[in-house]
Amino acid sequence: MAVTIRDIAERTGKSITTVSRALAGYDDVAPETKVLVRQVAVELGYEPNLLAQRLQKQRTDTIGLILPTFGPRFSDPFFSEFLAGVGNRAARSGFDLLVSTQPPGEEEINAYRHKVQGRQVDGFIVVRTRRQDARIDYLRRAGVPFAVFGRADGTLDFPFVDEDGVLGMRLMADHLARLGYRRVACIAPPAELMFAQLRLQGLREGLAEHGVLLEESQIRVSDLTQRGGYAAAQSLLAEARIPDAIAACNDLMALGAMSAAQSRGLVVGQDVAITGFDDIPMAEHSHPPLTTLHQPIYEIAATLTEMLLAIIAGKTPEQSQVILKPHLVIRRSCGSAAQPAQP
Amino acid sequence: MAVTIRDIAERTGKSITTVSRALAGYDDVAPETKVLVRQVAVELGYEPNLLAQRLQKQRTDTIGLILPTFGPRFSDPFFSEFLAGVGNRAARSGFDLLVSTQPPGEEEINAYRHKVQGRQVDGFIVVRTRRQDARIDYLRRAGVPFAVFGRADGTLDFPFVDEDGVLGMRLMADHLARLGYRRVACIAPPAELMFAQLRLQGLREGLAEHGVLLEESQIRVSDLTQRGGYAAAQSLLAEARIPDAIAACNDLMALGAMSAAQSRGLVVGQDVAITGFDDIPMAEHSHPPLTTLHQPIYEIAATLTEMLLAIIAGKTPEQSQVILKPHLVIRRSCGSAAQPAQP
DNA sequence: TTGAAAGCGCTAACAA
DNA sequence: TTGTTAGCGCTTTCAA
Repeated sequence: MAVTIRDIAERTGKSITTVSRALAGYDDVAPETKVLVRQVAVELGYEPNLLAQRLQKQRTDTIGLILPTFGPRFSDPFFSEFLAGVGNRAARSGFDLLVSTQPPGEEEINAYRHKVQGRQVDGFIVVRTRRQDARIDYLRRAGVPFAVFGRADGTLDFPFVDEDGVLGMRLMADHLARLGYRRVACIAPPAELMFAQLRLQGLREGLAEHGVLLEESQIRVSDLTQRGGYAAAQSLLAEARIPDAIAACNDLMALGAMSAAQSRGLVVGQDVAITGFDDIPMAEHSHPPLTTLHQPIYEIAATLTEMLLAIIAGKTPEQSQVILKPHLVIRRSCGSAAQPAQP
Repeated sequence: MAVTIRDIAERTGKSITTVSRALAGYDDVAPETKVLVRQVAVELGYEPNLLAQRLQKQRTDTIGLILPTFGPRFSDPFFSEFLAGVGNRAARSGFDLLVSTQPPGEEEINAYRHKVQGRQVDGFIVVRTRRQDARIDYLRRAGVPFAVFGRADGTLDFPFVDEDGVLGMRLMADHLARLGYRRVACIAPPAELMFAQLRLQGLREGLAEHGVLLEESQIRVSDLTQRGGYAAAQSLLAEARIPDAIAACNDLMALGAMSAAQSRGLVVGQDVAITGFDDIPMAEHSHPPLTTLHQPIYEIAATLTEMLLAIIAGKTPEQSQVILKPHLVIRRSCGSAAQPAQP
């Protein structure tokens, strides 16, 4: 069976305490003992039983990430990159990453509770915030360390990283308006998502500065997927007067919208401009390439993890409330780079 | 602090043994005791300490998934869907999912070793097999339960699910050849990946049946990303005589290849056919939509997890070596649905 | 039907 | 510098 500290103790003729301390690197152990113990440990192929270690230390060295998924299946390039960012940063500090998926709702909070009370994690990374976010309320109340990607309504007394969605969409609106687009539509995420709120506001304000009104009738709510973006765009394009630009609130929906426009025989970037938000790898390789706002997902994930790790360690994170400025990536789907603007 | 079994014992006046058994549902506990204990447990908000439970039971109720990533960052829709499949199926049986990312190599096996010896997981799901797969060798030798997505060279004495890559690419080759394509190129994954081998073989054989030779000079090896597919296609299309069809071995590379063709002013499906493999959601919404081979990733992941769970439980899985037949999804990138074939 | 006691593998006060 | 001892929170013989 597995090698334990006790085996090393027997083999070296020392006590398990001494072995434990030698392995942990305490300096109240004779150097030669330390060497001996370590050598035997290697010989025997010893690996500490983390379960036992954690039970004793009352820490789990694990961080939790519960992905809010709408359907049972999901395929979001955003999350895979985010995951890598969290996982790699965590691993660098010897932390494990416990991942699960759970649709928003009652069960979701139970999943958090369960992991907290079952002492499976030391803290959480929370993603895709809702305006009223029960996860944040719960974690705050329970005193569990956590760091959040996104903000929420109410008091911002928790550590977070967020992109400046208002600014981002203002930049986009400005760009679109300068190109001459006047009849602008929007494919927005469900209103309960915090970033829906912010991005929509940014778009509205940005257009307003150019005297352009974002009409309510030109807003379609969709579920962040290509399929959803496709349906939303179809609905927009089935109207008598179609928009001359569609600003989608994420890339996946924008890509779906492009597909819808093309299925109707429209040339994207010429008959209709379409823009996204996120700059996923696909944005660069779509046809035409997608004008969008870049977010450094991997870095955001790593930063959040670093914050969380600091909090778990009882330290104050160097930075605990970060708002990043997304930058505009102009490609061809808005018609600017290749063709002259549509008046 | 956290509520323990001891608190319940004190509150009910019973011993911790009795409480433990009442909670576990043993039937050598008086019904009224059972009721009382459970009621108090709920009142106090008791949740078992999984660490303690697991240490005692010598099981972790956790399965491990180490994603082989090439760069530090990765964004693969394939993995996010796979992850959801594993996570959901695992959760349904009360299992946790421990995820990490690790580029193939020395460190990778250490990561496996570490999790096994540290008793962090009861078994692994292994993805994206290599022809000589050190992970499989290790797990087999160590006697750790595991289930694999993909096959490997050598003895297939382990449980796996795989798609029939040979058949898949034969179908594709057949389709392409029937459409009249004769100068077919291929964007292949690194040769050490098992599926590269199989898919390439399928393409070669399928074309051969129509008397078409897949020339070595028409094969480009790439890294499974859009960017890689883009570069590979650029190289293919920079030749004096360009291929009339490019079969990429996955969708991401196919999408990158489409982008490359389009950047050179070629019309995909007309000037050049491009096909993929996987049928990721994006395949349906690209422009033109991508002809590809469908794989039910989510179901594969769930099936694999089920197998693994059975093995961990000491049972024999109902099915332990599954080879699925991918089916051809004909869209427009090969020029068949919309335009007449190119002679 | 219940409880005392041992122990899962480890750490850490405390004493020697 | 080392060892004894007492847990971390739980399950499970074994005896009552």
